[in-house]
Amino acid sequence: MLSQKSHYALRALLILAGRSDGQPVQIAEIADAANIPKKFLEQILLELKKPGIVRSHRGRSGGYSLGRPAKDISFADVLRVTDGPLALTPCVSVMAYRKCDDCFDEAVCGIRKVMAVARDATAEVLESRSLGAVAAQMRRAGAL
Amino acid sequence: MLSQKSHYALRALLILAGRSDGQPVQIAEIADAANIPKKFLEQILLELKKPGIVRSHRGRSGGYSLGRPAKDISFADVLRVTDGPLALTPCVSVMAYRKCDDCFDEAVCGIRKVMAVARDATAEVLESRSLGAVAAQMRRAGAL
DNA sequence: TAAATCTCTATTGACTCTATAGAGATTAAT
DNA sequence: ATTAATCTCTATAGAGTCAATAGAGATTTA
Repeated sequence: MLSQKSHYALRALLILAGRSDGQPVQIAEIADAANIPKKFLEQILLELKKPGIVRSHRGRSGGYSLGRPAKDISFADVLRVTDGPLALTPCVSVMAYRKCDDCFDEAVCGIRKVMAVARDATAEVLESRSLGAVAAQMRRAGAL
Repeated sequence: MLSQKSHYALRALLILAGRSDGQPVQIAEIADAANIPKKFLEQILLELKKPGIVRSHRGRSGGYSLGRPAKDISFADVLRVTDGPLALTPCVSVMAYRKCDDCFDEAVCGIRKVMAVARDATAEVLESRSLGAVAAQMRRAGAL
């Protein structure tokens, strides 16, 4: 299951993606629009800033905007920041590979083979959906 | 990521699936073979017993065996017990549907639409891989 | 200079995860 | 019957994570 943090992150980013002008939006406004605790959202946006998913503008009339075009930010990009690897075991993670704690032999592990296929299936979906596409679709539906 | 509990559960069940005779295997033996803390494994097997994934035989010379043919127990069956729903949000869970805590309108939620596709992709993989098939493949590979 | 905003770190309470413990119930062998 | 081996059940504990809050600091604009 997604953490609350991931859920908040996606909601906040979809709001930014929905602003076609690309002008900075203040934390307070995002928090209000997406119904997210303001101080919690601050931390989340700060995390999303490190890998460049958002960009910040400090000082009076500052705020946050997307770090690159909304169509180039995938759900996978976001969830990797807020919830870690997409894979179900570290041994099949592409972006954050690690051996499982007590693995006897990765080459013959049947669990691993299944998890590898599951990871690819999940990643294929989450990599191919962008904030831009989803925001546009939501706008057409009257949400956003 | 899978919990340690899920990981242990799959390892233990693959050992049971690998015993072609279907005779009960004692907790201590499974724990030893799969390198799982014995008392922890007790709890896990007890949980797997409730939905009928394993069957227990009490008393002297007791033990555990699979509750139905290994080919009829999917990875999804197991993981739902030990880690809960496969879905990334409760609102797209097929087996354990629940509305997201602060959802404004499920019908137009763009996040939900993506998560629904992701769930189906993951489920398709995990439902289609059985303990029987994976145990057989591991046996051929020399593991198990 | 002042006000509005983002930045950074710390803290808290609740909860979950992993593991261990031990007394109880059941069964098979003797 | 008795004993020993096994599963059953509930409790507990320590570590860690999650969600949220707090407040002082840095930066920018008006």
